[in-house]
Amino acid sequence: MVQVDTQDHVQRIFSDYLERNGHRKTPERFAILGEIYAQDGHFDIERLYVRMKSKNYRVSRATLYNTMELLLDCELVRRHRFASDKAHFEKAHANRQHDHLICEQCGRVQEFCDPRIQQIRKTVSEVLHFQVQYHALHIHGLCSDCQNQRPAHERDRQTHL
Amino acid sequence: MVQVDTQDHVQRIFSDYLERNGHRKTPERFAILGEIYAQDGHFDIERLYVRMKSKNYRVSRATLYNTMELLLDCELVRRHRFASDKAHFEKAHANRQHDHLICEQCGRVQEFCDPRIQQIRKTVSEVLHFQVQYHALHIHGLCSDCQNQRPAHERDRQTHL
DNA sequence: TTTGGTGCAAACTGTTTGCATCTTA
DNA sequence: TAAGATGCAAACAGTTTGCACCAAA
Repeated sequence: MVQVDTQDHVQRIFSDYLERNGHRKTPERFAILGEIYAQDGHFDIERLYVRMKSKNYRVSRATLYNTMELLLDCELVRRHRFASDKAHFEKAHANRQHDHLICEQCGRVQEFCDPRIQQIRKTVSEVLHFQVQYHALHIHGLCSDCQNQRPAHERDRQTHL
Repeated sequence: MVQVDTQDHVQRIFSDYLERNGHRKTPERFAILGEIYAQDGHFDIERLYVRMKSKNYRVSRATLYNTMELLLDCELVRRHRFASDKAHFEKAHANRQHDHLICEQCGRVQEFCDPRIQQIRKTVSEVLHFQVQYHALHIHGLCSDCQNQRPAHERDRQTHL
């Protein structure tokens, strides 16, 4: 099963990372990673907290925030700040670099890739002598559903949020 | 004087906008706009609040937040969310669309333009049927100063922040 | 057994809201 | 003079921190 393989794989990556950096391997940390990789799409801390609570995990928000820092550091998750005040996260492993279309009407987030962004990064680093680490391209507008004016209640709202 | 011309011009745009939309022309609103256009670079609400207080304007944070909504709506300012939790703003009038390089070390924000971003917007709208309103491309990394490891205290910190 | 990690609650920060007062139209 | 806008302070939401307890190494 692909699902199990991915879980095994990321758990091992995380385990190695913790060991290499002298962090302890706590059950909470692995449970959080497991929960993140068991779901699809974007999430925020509160969502993750509620989901884990409802599954009777004993976790605190503080630990979630702490663990996200570790997962960001070993690149198993990515953090985004779209427009709202809160941070959004997504799985990073086996999930190629991509950018985001954000619908201003329904809040849906859609992923896309365009190779030209790579060329822009290259130019910036060569011409402006800026050492690129990562980028975020957010294109805001109306998704096809919202252009058609379909009333909000007929649609799945915020599939990725 | 260019400075005065710009001020006159944006004040007129704002005045027309307020009138057109049935909003009142209060001295606070024009003072805020004036203060924004009298300074360069990016700013956040707190910075603007402190600056206006120090000039003995009697403004509240609430009015600043309210007025920013109006200025965003008539496109005299743009709002950005880089990585930190707070919003940053910049003048939008007579300031061509551009993107941002954000230094992870010193927090400095540098502007740049690349025509290929326009092509990406076009492709997204044609191929994915997404009606683009605006975009934000943030490239994070190290600015040339920080690559050279110059200690932070030798540099101007956060010139644009 | 030591020290880093945890849960909880309190603190903090940026933003929004409620309300009495003021002021533009 | 009535609807909107204001300043202030309290409320709010997301995140961080302090601390006593717990458990990996």
